[in-house]
Amino acid sequence: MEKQKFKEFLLSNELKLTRGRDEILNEILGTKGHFDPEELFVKLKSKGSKVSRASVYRTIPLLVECGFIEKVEKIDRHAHYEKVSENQHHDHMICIRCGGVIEFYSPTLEMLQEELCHKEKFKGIRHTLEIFGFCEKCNV
Amino acid sequence: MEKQKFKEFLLSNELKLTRGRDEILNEILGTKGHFDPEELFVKLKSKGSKVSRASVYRTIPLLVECGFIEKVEKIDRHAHYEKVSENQHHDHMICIRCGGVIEFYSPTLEMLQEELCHKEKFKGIRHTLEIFGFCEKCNV
DNA sequence: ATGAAATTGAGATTGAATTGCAATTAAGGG
DNA sequence: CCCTTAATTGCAATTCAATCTCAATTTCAT
Repeated sequence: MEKQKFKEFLLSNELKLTRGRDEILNEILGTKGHFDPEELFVKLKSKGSKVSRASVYRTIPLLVECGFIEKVEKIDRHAHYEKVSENQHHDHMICIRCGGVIEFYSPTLEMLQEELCHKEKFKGIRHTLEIFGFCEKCNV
Repeated sequence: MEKQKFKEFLLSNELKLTRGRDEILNEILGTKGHFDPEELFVKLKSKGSKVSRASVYRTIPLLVECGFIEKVEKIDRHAHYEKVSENQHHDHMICIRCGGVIEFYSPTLEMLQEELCHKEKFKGIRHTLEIFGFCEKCNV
């Protein structure tokens, strides 16, 4: 279970599993799609949590490092994150008119990237591919 | 010549080619690699230009829209841009230890992306692929 | 239960980016 | 060239996401 993974991560880094961190993790696990720190903070507040904005901002990097979430394109001024889906990594097509996001996954693409890394003697860890353009509806 | 293209762009948008905009464009055209707005501002200042920071920030979006530069990954807190090379689009591998950037280009990758867009009925305009990991030197 | 160490919340602070506004400048027509 | 007008500028003030400070609190191994 995810919480176990988090616990172990915290333990091995001499960090503590506090009420706040637990609430934040739960909120993220129980949500689909993208979010930003402020959103997350407001949602937690509205559910009665007492976490502070500071703690939200402090916990997010831990969850990133731990592999639960990752940063996605900054569309507006602030950072966006999304939950790393249990099943599979994916990339994004982002409509520059309506802001809609299509998630896609291509094994061929992944393999090709690995080849490219190999060619450059680069040890790839993660990647982000974002294709900007018009979705079907918006492509007049 | 590039300046002509900029002039036409400004004209067709009822904008004026001012000394400041001209200096900014020149500075960018005469530079290789990435830059951020602050850097650009300082460099212009040091060369005797009188442009203000505000003008730098106001001009950058014009140059993006005009296709001279594009935004690249926000490594640190602020935005980074790079000149769109006359010859070819490329993607990046970014070393998470030393911050070094490898530029690469793969026609196969480009083609594959077009296929993927087609499959999703998405009209791709531009894309950004960033692979994070360790470069040869940093991969201990 | 106890104490050392990590963590928290609240508010202050940072710093990139944006904005309001009066003064300045570009550009087309005469 | 001068004039007009609309865009542009610089400056300072402002915004706002994100970070930091620090005393009070909480965690957790013992």
